[in-house]
Amino acid sequence: MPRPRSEKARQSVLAAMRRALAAGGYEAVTIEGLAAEADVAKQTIYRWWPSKAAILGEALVEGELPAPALPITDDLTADLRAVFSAQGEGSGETVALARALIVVTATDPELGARLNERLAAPLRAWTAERLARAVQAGEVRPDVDAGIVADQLIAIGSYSALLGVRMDSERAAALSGLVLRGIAAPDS
Amino acid sequence: MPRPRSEKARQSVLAAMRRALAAGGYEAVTIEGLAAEADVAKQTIYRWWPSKAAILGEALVEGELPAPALPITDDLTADLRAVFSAQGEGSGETVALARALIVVTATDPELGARLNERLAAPLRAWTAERLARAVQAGEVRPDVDAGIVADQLIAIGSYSALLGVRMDSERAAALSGLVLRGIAAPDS
Amino acid sequence: MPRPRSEKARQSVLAAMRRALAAGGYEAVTIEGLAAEADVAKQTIYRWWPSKAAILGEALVEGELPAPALPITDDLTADLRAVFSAQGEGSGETVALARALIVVTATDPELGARLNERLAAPLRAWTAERLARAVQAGEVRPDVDAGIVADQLIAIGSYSALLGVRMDSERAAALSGLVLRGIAAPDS
Amino acid sequence: MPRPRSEKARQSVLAAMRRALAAGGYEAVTIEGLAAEADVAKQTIYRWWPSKAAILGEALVEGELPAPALPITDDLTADLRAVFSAQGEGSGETVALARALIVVTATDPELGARLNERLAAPLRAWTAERLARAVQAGEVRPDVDAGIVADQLIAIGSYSALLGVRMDSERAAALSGLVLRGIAAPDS
DNA sequence: GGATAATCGAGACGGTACGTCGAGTCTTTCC
DNA sequence: GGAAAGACTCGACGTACCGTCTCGATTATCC
Repeated sequence: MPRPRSEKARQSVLAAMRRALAAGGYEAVTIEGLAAEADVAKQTIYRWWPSKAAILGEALVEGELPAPALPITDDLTADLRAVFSAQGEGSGETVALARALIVVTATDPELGARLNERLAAPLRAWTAERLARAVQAGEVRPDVDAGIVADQLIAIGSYSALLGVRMDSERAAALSGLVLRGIAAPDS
Repeated sequence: MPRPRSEKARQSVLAAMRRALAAGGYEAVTIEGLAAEADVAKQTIYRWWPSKAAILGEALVEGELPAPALPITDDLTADLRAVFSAQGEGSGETVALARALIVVTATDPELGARLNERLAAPLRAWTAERLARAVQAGEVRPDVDAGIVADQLIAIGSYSALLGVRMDSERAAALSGLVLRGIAAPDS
Repeated sequence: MPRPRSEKARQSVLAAMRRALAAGGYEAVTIEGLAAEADVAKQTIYRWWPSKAAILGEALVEGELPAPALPITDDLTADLRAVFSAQGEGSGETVALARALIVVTATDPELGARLNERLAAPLRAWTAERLARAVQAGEVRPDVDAGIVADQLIAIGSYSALLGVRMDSERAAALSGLVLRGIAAPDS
Repeated sequence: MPRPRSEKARQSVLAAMRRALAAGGYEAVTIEGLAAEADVAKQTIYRWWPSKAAILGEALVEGELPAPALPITDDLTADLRAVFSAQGEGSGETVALARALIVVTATDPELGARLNERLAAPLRAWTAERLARAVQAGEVRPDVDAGIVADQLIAIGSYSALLGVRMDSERAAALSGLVLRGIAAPDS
């Protein structure tokens, strides 16, 4: 019976959040600025989101995070390098989103954990799948915990992104080497 | 010729920052609250620090961060596990400082990078020294880049702390295994 | 379309201004104190008034300045004395308002002039009317400029008030004599 | 034995006060600004003057207030007009001093009264002397109170200055007429 | 095809903190 | 002991956002 929620307003707010993040970082985002930028009343924001972090969460999940290439070929080494390299890319907007995610995690661990899990899922799935294949090929020792390895990949990527360390091919190669030897089957 | 800066006021502000961080997190710290808590005039803070982050930086560097044990024994495996385990400890105040550091790094990468470097220095030094010894003992391949390894250790520790993942002995063992195999000499 | 201005807040601020003036004088009035006293947010004051002086102006104009008696009887001498005497009265609050007006006038001549004109209007009207009547009765020379006479009355009253000179009946009589003789018709 | 007060500093402060008044009005004068402008330490000001008003007082009294012409000729009418006209003149600095005096009087009546008396003294003396002469010449009624007349002159002058009313010859003539008729001997 | 009920824009409201300015005091060194 | 320098505490300034609260002015259904 009543008027339904405006999808247009919702999208407008999320877009404004992404733009604002890229422009000045999470801390510089204000609800007031968002409302103005999205051409939406403040109340409309407060009606639908409990906090700035919640808007960020929705923007992150909904955002067309450009799904970095997670290739599965026959070449384990090349695949690993590709993953590391992918983490070094990303537009300014993507980097801003990543940093915002970190701030939110440090501020609200609960929400942060949920978002991290949600966003890391593809990489986790890739790791599990790729490792299973490599085990079958005898390239990787069978007792390796894919979860731990995925954590390692994510941790290194996040840390590099946070500090703004550029992921050049040399660094990607070095890291791949470490990881590969860490998981390699003893007799390969 | 003029009255010199009050060391007492300076220490008082840094202490107030540490207490405030432990109490409510970096975002909840306000200059006004700091001034009240430190029993110091706001102007005195603005006179000597350009930003909240700068105060945090000084507090971090000056703070007696309780220097986690970084042992160098004959047992490389044990040493590595000890380092991982140490990162899982830390009082609430230490965790608060770590989280604040992350927020600052995401907000002001330049300052963040400087602080990270400063704080990570002991671990970096330990890594270099321990690896050199291990190389000499033939336990570790000689072409391993100690810097990369240190980054790996720090990244895993930071990421775990950020997400509040507790570093139990099982996890410490798994991680140590990965790292050790990554750096082990081929013929050892 | 938006929420309309709160008349209650407005009145509350003006009342607080009047109380504050009586309590400590114009210079001692602070916006912050006003806000606290009126139980109103500072921003609400800044939203509607450009300066402390503007609030004073509104308080003066709106205030029920108790409209001193300005009698018109058949006795010109008595009427004049009544006007002088009236200026010597006034509660502490009225005196405070008058002093504040003077400070504002010295500080912001433009606003001061407008306020003075506004507040002096009744006395000016009275002077014009009373003089016209007296001219018709042949008591006052027809070429007297009522504006100048009104200025004279106001000037003497203001100066006395400023210096805190009490307007006793003796002084009122002496002043009335001077003024009366100044305007009297030659043949009366 | 002790170092004597620096006359140079004293003069420097008074000069700075006069300049500051002319530049921005009494309210805009700050001790800090005075100190900087006079190239003097703040403490030096606080050591010798109890308040901003006190500095103003010293500046006013010491200042070479250019002593408006107060002529005594045989022509009473002309003399009066000259006095009124003189009040309309004055450099910007003089006007600023006059306004500052008014603000101080409204703020600190005690000090204000003393300063007013001090500064009005010449005009008061002139009035007494000129009136005495006129009484002897039979131009002025002998029962006129010179004090009241002087008050009238001062009041009109102050009020005009405060409101920024220009004292043109027409206005001077009208006022002179009023005053003259107010004091004129009945049979002249 | 109206009634109606929640949504929307707009923005005023009471608050908290911001970063700055000036007041008046204190401390240091130089003269 | 006076004076320059400037750090100190304190309190007010005017601004920015916070989250809440009215206000019409739209829209969808549902009768």
